[in-house]
Amino acid sequence: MEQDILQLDNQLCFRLYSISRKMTKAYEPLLEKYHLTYPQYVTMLVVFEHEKIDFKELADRVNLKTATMTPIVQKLEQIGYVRREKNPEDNRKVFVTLTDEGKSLNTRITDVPIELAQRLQLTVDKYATLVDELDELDALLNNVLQQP
Amino acid sequence: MEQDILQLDNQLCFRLYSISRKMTKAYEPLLEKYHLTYPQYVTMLVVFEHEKIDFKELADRVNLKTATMTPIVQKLEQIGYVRREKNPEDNRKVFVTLTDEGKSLNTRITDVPIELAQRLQLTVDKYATLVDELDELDALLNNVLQQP
DNA sequence: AAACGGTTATTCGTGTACGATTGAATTAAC
DNA sequence: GTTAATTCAATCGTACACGAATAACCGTTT
Repeated sequence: MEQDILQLDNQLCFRLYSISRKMTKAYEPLLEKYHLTYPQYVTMLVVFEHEKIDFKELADRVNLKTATMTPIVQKLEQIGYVRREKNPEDNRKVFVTLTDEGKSLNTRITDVPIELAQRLQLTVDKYATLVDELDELDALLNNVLQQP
Repeated sequence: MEQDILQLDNQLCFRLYSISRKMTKAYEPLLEKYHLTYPQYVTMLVVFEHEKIDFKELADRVNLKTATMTPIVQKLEQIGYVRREKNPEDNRKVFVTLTDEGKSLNTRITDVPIELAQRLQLTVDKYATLVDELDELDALLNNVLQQP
């Protein structure tokens, strides 16, 4: 009886852990032609929304530590989608901006979420429900993570 | 209009990506006293269910490639929770079994999911709903991943 | 029995992911 | 106006995560 709570099949966390990786894997073939990984793709989505964004703010938005974001942005710069420039008003800070190549990507890459939605065959209704439920879970998790 | 589908806030995948990591982080302080990481914890949950399990079957059950599972099981062996032994009937295969220390862990570690549920404050109803919906999404994802 | 095709666990290379530390730069305190 | 505390991005060490390659092994076919 008591052991049931240790059954893998009963674990919400494992579903999230597993599904998250499957989702990343589902994006992989679609992102291939843009030479992007999923974390790099998500980072680009945030850069698209800003045109010029603080490196720190970018990391916060993607919920990654700067230690993780540093190599991601460096790779995106190497590919040619973004530029890193020092903030003249505060030499500790770094701006991230789109290159022309990055702006071009912005218009072209819309096919990725469209194609994935097509493949996933999730109804608009279920999609919305899941988003809402996950947002509630996210709020609860933020409470848990607040206190040590 | 068309750009809305690139908005991070509209992405189901990003919620899963982000929440999955937060969930792992929420487990961290609870697993600390057992010297386990979250992937190691999940692996132990499967070993608990079997007493003796094929290495390959273990990796499949946790949805990890053997290349990922190898160092995880090696670490668990080093800690002292499991033993790796060759299958005498097939020298390519490896069995994973619980040590006495591992069996002791099985009875003690039930406090982890209990304490997390306590902290999360998710109602039984919402928990069940989320599990069902995630299982549906999982099935759809399996279809997507089947075809290249 | 030698060769072949398939399976298995490991190794390797690349890319996250993060805590801790570092070094540079800004701000606050006195 | 120097010291102290804080902030920032990068670096380091550890731990996943996986594709590809590898080496050992198995069953089968010739």
